[in-house]
Amino acid sequence: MRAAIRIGVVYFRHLLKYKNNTDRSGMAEVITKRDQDYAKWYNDLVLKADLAEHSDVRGCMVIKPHGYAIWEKMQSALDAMFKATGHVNAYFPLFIPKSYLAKEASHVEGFAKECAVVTHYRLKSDPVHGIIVDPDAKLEEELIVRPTSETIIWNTYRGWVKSYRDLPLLINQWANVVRWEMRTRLFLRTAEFLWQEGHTAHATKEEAVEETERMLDVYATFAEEWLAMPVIKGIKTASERFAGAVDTYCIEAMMQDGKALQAGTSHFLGQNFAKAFDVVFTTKENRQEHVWATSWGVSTRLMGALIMTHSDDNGLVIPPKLAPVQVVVIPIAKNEEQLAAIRAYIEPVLAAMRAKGITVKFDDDDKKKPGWKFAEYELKGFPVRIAIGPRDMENGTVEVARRDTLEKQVMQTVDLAEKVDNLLTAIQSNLYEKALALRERYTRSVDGYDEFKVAIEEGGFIYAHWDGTAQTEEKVKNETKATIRCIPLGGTASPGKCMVTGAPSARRVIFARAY
RNA sequence: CGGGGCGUAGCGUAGCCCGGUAUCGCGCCUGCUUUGGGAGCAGGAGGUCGUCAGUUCGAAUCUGGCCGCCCCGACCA
Repeated sequence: MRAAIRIGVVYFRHLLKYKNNTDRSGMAEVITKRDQDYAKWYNDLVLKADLAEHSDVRGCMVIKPHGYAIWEKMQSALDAMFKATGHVNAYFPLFIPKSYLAKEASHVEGFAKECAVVTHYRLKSDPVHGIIVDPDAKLEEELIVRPTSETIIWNTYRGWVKSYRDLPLLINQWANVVRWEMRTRLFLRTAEFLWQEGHTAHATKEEAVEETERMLDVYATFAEEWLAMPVIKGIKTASERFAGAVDTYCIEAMMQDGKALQAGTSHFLGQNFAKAFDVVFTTKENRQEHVWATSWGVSTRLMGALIMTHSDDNGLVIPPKLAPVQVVVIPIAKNEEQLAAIRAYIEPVLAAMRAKGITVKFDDDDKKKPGWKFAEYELKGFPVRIAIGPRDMENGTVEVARRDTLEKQVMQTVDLAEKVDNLLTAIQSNLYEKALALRERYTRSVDGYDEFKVAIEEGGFIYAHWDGTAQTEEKVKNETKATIRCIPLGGTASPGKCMVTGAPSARRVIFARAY
């Protein structure tokens, strides 16, 4: 990988597929090829597809309109799914008193190293430095910028929960959080990120576990049906568990480079936070009991997952269900009259598409040329492009190009809305199938540790037996950089022997190198 | 926090070793011709060379400090 970086960037133009004689080295919009340097490809793509850029604040990004529009689609789909499962939204403060964070021992231990802390509340002008933090404005108790909200929320829930009649409490919040990461990557790991965090309180352990699993299912369904990204549901090992949780469930996805990405987590928190914050309720039988808790979240990291699951060397590929605009229509006109004719020609089709709920953009911007638009929309991942020129008007046709396969075909305008609707559905499922095929191609079972070491170099998911100890997990991580992504749920558990120690193992777990 | 790389116009860069105020491409502006895969020609605008100090008649170039960013690792969603 390092060698690849030193080779430098070999510029490419996807147009070379069609015109192979032009020197494109001077073109502005270029991205590195995946097989040349995957990390650089990812970075180029985020920037060139106009999804986000680095801000002047280290580790923080600016999410640009195109990227934010995709995030908004994710939000609205997820939000509807949360509401459908009985949850409501609320909002809790950005700042958390330091003392709250300290109340749950393993929680604070997990987050302490990456907290931003507010110590003062005022600035003042200074003859030498212009403006300084006013030393007289020191906060009595420092405030932590939330890295997650369990503590402030559970402190609040104490006042809300008195009786079994107040339960369950099913609340979600959309928010930003800050984790002072040492190393950041656009969308995948930023110091500030956007997410949702659900926090629920239940009367019984069974109910809380059920909730934890229900939300994991919601995430899995969202990932597969909207992101078109196959995921594996599983449980984290103790070392990968959320700080403060009894059990952490996750969905794991495989990126095109064979690395794993945790795409969502759902935690069964037991009574840990209820005990730390003294959240007690009276049962039907008039007993005082601590409530049972869950929390679950997905973040703007899903943007990274989306990019690395579907996109190619030509740019972004967005599944139709998450595309801000599903169909872009590009007129090819020599003059104003021709443009007007095209507009009249296609208007009924646009109306029919919109009536079907398809989002369409008719790009009649005459300051950009058709060829430029083709390349631009391809780079930005619009699922379907329709081009219309004089020839089409003569023939009653349009040219339809699909982003996922780059195939173009001429279609009659008759029933075009219907055909495009079907095409969008086909693209959505094709993307899922392609991603699933990739995952299957790079998934295998191994039994011996030597065999494992070879396999892990080739990437992908490796199913292997593990003796259940943290020591073995640690050893594998140190020697191969692979971690246990999860203990998969469901399927049949066939016992065996740990590939490292030979000790008995109840079932295979998934090892991979991960983001 | 370690290792590597880099800061020159909006973007990407040349120049640096061998000091003489800056190269080229893209983009931008104007005009004409163009428009079915990032158009062509002509003209034009745009730079305190990251920052501070030093050496020098003279610094993008040499010396030292500082700041910032990117990539790789440790940590993590």
